[in-house]
Amino acid sequence: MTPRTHSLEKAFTLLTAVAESRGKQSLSVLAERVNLPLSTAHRLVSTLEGLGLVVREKKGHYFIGPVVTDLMRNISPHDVMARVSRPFLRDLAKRFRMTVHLAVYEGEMVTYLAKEIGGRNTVKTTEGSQLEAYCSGVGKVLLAHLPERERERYLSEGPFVRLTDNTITDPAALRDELHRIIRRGYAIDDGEILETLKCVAVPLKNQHGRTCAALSISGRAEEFTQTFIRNTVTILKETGRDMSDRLYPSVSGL
Amino acid sequence: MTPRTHSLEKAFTLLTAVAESRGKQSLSVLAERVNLPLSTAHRLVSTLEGLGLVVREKKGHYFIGPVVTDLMRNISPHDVMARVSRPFLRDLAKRFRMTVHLAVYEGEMVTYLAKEIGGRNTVKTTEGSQLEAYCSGVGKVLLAHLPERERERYLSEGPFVRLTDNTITDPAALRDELHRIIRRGYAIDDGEILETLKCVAVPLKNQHGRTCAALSISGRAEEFTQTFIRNTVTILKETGRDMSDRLYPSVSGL
DNA sequence: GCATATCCTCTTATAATATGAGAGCTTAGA
DNA sequence: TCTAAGCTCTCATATTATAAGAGGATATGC
Repeated sequence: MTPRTHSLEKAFTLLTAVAESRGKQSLSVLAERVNLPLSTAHRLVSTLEGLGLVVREKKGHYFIGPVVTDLMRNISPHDVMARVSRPFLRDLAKRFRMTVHLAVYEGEMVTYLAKEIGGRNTVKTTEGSQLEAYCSGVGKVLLAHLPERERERYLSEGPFVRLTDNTITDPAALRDELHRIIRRGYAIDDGEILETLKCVAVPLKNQHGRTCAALSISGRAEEFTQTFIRNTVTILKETGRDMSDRLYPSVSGL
Repeated sequence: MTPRTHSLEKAFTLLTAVAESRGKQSLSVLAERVNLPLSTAHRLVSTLEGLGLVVREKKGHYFIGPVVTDLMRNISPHDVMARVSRPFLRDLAKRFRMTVHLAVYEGEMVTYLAKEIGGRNTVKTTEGSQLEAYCSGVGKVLLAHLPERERERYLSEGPFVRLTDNTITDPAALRDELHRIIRRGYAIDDGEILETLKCVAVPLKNQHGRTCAALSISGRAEEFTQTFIRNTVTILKETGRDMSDRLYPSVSGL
C-alpha cells in the first residue's frame, strides 16, 4: 500500500475544522478539536495561510480562504461526479442489461448527470436534462432525503401532474411514499411515468452521510418481480457505497 | 519566522495542477509541471485521493474532488473577504476622514461588500446592496477589468441613465473611459452620481493577477484636487496590495 | 496477437523534516 | 497595572518524507 503523507492529512483535518468553525474558534480550540498539539497546529495554519487556504480576520478568528473557491474555477462538480461514476454505471448496465441513471436534486428538479444503456433504450432521458422529481425513482429518493423544511415546501407547491394511473398526485400520499422510502432505503418507480416502465433507485451519501445523488436501474415493467427488486436493491446499494467511497473517501477510510 | 510544512506546500501545488489539468494530464506530466519526482507526486496524490480532494476517473485522468466544494459549505466568500478587509478599510477611513468601500462585480451590478465611514456619511450605500456599475468609481474599475467579451456585452446592453451632468451615458465614451482606467490603473468618479460627490477607486488582484474586487475612497467634490488624487491613488494601491497579499498570498509569497 | 509505450505502484536506504514540549511574546481587557 | 487569552518561537529528537529505480499493469500501435 502506498504510504500516506501524514502532515497533509493533519493539515486537511485542521482545514476542515477551520471551515466548520467559521471564524468562531481560536487556534487553541481548533487544535484541541482535531487532537493536534498547539505548536503543530500553529505551524500548519501558518502554512495554510501562506497558501491562501486559510485567512485570519484577527486573533482567534480563522476562515477558509478565497483560494479554495478558486480551485474550483472552471470545474463542474457535476461533470466530475459523472465521469467518476461512469465506470460503475457501465458495469451495472452491462450486468442487468438495463438502463442506469445517476441524478441529483437541483432547484426542485432532478438533473440527470449520467446515463448508461445496457439493453434496449427504453427511457428517453438525456444527460444534463432536468425532469420533475415526484414521479421518478431517483426523484423520489432525492426528495425523501431532503431536509424536512425543503421537502415540505416541495410538497406544498405542486402541482403533481398525473402521467399514468400509478402516478402519485396527492401531496399527502407522496409524503407517505417519501417516508416509506426513507424507511426502506430505496424507491420504486412503479410505472409512474409510463405504465410499461419501472425502476428502482437508491441514495448516494457524501462523507457526512447526507444524500447527495441517486442511482437507479430502469427496465420493462414485467421484469420487476419482488425477488428481482430485492436483489437489485442489494447490488445497487453496494455499488452506491463503492461510488461514495470513491467520491468521498472519508466515509469509510480513516 | 514560523517554519512551513513543505510537504503541504508541495501537495497544494500539485492539487492546483490537478485542478488546472481538468482530467487532461497524467500524473507524470503533472509531476513534471510542478517539479516533483514522480514517486513523490504519487504519494501525494494518493493521500489527496484518500482525503477526497482528488478523484481519479481512470489512469491518467485526475480531478479535483467534490470534497473541496464541501469545504465551502455554509461559507460566503464575500463575507470572508469583507471581514478580512475590514481593518484595512477602517484604517483608510480614519486616515482620510472619508468613506471607504470594497465592492465586487456580480451579475452586471456592483455589490458593496464593506463600507467604513471616516468622516461625514455622505454616501448612502449599505453593505450587501447592489448598484449600477457604469457610474461609480468601483463600478468602472470592475467593468474596465472584465474580459473583453463581457465588457462589450455590458456596453451594448445599457441603458446608462443620466444622474448628473457628468454621468457617462454614451457607450463609446464609457468604453474610452474604461480603457483610460486600465491605462492609469485607477478610476475617478467625477461627480457622476451626485454633483457633490467624488471618489477614486483602484482594483484588487487575486493570485492570478485578475481583478477580483475594487477599493474606493469617496468624499466631497472640492477635496479632490489633482495632488490629493495622486497621493490617494498611491496609498490606495498600496493598501490594495496588502489586502491582496492577505487574501491571495501566492501573489507575492513563495 | 505481439511489441512497445505509457502510466502507475512499490521498495528501500537515507537524510531531511516534521514534531511537540515548553517558554516567552503580544494584545486586549479589567 | 495586572491578568489572561491567544499566539509564536526554539530546539533536540526520531519520525517521516524523500526519490531512485525496479517492476507491474494497461493501453496503443503494428
